[in-house]
Amino acid sequence: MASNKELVEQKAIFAAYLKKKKLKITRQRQVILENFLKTEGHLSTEELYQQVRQKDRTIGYATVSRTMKALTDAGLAREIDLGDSRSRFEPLYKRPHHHHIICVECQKAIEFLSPELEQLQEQVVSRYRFQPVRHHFQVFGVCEDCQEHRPAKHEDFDSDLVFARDALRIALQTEKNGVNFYQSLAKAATDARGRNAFLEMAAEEEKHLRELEGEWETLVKRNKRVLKAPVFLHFDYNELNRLFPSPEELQKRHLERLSLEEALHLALSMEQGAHRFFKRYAEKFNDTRGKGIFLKFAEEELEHCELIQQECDRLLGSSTPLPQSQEPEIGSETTA
Amino acid sequence: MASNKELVEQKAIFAAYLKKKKLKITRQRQVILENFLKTEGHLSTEELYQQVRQKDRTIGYATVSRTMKALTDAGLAREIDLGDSRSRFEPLYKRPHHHHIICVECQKAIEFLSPELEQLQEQVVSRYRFQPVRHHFQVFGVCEDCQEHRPAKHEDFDSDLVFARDALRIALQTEKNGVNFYQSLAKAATDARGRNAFLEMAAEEEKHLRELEGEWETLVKRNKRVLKAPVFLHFDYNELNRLFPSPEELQKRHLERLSLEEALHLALSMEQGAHRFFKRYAEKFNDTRGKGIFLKFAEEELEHCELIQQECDRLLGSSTPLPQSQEPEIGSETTA
DNA sequence: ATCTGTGCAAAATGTTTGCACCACA
DNA sequence: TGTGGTGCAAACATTTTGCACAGAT
Repeated sequence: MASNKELVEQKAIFAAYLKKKKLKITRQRQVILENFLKTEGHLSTEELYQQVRQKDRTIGYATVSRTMKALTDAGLAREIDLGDSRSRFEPLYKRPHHHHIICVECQKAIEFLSPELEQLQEQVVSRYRFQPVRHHFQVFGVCEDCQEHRPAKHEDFDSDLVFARDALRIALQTEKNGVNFYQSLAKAATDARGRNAFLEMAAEEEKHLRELEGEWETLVKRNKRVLKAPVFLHFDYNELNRLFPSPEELQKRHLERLSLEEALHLALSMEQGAHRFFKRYAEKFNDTRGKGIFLKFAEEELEHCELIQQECDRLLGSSTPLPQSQEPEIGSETTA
Repeated sequence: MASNKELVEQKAIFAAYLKKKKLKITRQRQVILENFLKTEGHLSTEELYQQVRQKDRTIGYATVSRTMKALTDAGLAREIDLGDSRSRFEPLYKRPHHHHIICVECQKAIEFLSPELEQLQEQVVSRYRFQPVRHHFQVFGVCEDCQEHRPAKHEDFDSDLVFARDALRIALQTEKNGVNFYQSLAKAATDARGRNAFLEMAAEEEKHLRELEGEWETLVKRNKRVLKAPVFLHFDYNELNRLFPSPEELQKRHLERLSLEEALHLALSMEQGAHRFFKRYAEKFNDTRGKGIFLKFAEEELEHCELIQQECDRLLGSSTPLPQSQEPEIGSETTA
C-alpha cells in the first residue's frame, strides 16, 4: 500500500537505472514494476507472472524473470528465500532490513525487524573480516492458526503504520519508565531542592507521555485494524530497564539514598545513555522510513540532558561541571 | 574429525532408526553414512555422491539423495542452505545449533555459534506464538582471502577443540574481571574486615584464573593449529562488564564507597547474576558437547555465591540474611 | 535505423520417482 | 523367501538461454 508518490519515485529510479544501462523502458517492464509494487508481499516469479498476465495476456514468464533481476539490480527489489526453493521478491525502497518468520504449513511469512540482530551481523562481519553483502535470519515454525487448524487469514497491513505503532509503543514505555525513574529519584533525594528538581523532570516526562498518548489515539483512530497486525519491530523491553532502572533495580544497585550531586549525576548519565541508545538504534534503519521516528526520539532525550545540565548549574553552581557524554563509548569490539 | 566412539554411536543410531522404520541396513547406506561423517563440512548431494563413488563405483545419485533424507529424518544430519540452491548437509550429532557466514566468492562457509541469537529466536517464536521448527541466520560476504585475491586456504579444525578454546577464553576473561572487581571492592570497602574479605575473594578468583591458564596451556600444547581456527563461539565480551562491573563502571554507578553490608550485597548479586547467566548460557547448547563446559563454569560461580554467603554470616552475623537468588528473574517476556 | 526486448521453446540444473532386478533379514 | 533397496532413466520443478521477430529511442 505504498503511496502514489513513492510509486512515482520508484518508477523514476527504474527509468534512471534503465537509461544508465542503455536499456529501454517498455510496456512490459512498466506493468511488471507496477504489479510488483502494488502487492506488498513476497511474490514468487510464478505468482507475479500470473498476476501481470491478468493485465496483459502476452507477457511471458521469461520477461517477468528478467525484469525482476533488473529491479533487484536497480535496488528496488530484494530476492528472498522463504525455504520453498523458488525465487521470491519483496520491495526494498525505503524499507528497513528485516527478517521473516515463516509458517511451514500455510507458507504465510511475517516480517519482523530487529536492530539487535543487525548489530550482531555487524559484529560478526567485523570479527571475521568479511566484507558484508547480505544477511538474513529466518525462523520456520507452525503459526498459531495452523496449530489450531483454523483457516489462515491473510491480511495486509500498511507497513508504515505498523512501524509507527511499534515505535510509539517503545516510546510510550520509555516515557513511563522515565516518569517512574524520576519519581524514584525524587524519593531518594536527600534534600528538598533535589526533590523538586526531580519532580519537575518527572512532570516533564509525563508531559511527553501525554503527547505520545495523543499520537497513539490519532494513529489508532486513523486505522483501527493496525492493532491486529503482528509486531513488526522486535524490541527487547528489558533494554529499557537498563536505560532507566526501575525502582526495584535502583534498590538492587544500592541507589536508594543519593546526595543531590549523585542523583543529578545519575540522571544525566541515564539520559545520555538513552540518547546514545536511540541514536544508535536509529542508525540501524539506514535510510528508511523508521529512522526519523527514532532520531526525533533521541533528540528528545538530548533535550532532557540539557534540562538536567541546567538543573546542575542552578543547584550545584557551575563549579561542578558534570562529565560530558563521551563518544566513543564502551564499544563493540571484543577483548579476546 | 569425530572420534571413533562417536562414529560407532551414530552408526548405532542410524541402525536403530532403520530398524524402527523396518528398513534395511545396506552396504550403500553404511558407505554413505561413513563418508558423510568423515568429512566435517557442508557437503552437497553431488559432492557426497562423487566421494562415495570413489569407494564404490556403482552407488547412484538417487541412493545418496535418499540416504541423506533418511539421515536427516534420523536426526544425524541437518539440511542447510548456503545460498547456492542445492541441498547441503552437515552432521548434527552432539553439535550445537550454529549459523554460517559464507563467502560469495570462494563459497567457504565459517560456522559460528551465538547463544544470543538462539535467545532472540526464542523471543520471536513466543511473541508470534509459533511452534518452532527450525531457524537459521546466514551472513554472506567476501572473505578476507578473497578481498585480497589470495588463494582461499581451506583448513579443517577439530570442532571440539575450537569450542573449548573459545569457552576457555570467555572463562579467562570472566575470571580476570572477577579479580578486578574484588580488588575494586576491597578498595571501596570502608572497613578493614571487608577489605580482607574481598582480597580473599580476589585471591580465590586469581586461583581459578591460574587453573584456567593451565588448561589453556594444555589445550594449546595439544594442538597449536587450533589458535588459527576462526572464532566459533560468538560472545559479546561487553556482557562481562555487566556481570562484574569494571572499576570505571563502578564509579559511573556511584559505587566507589560502600559499607561492608552494601559491598557484600553487591558481590552476592553479581555472583548470582553470573551464575544465572552461565546457566542460561549453557542451556542454549541443548545436549551438545559445549554444554558441560559452561555448566561447570556456572557451578563455580555458585560456589562463589556460597563463599560470599559465608562471609556475610561471619562478618554481619546471621541476623542479616541476604536475599536468595530468585528464579524467575527479570524475565524474557515483554511489557508491551 | 538501430539496437535492445520479447515470447516461445529448448536447455540447463538439481531433485524426485517408477520400475525391473537385487540383496538383506 | 519375501519385502524393501538399488541403479538407471525418465519425470519434475524451476530458472536461464538462444533465437527470430517486435518495438522503443
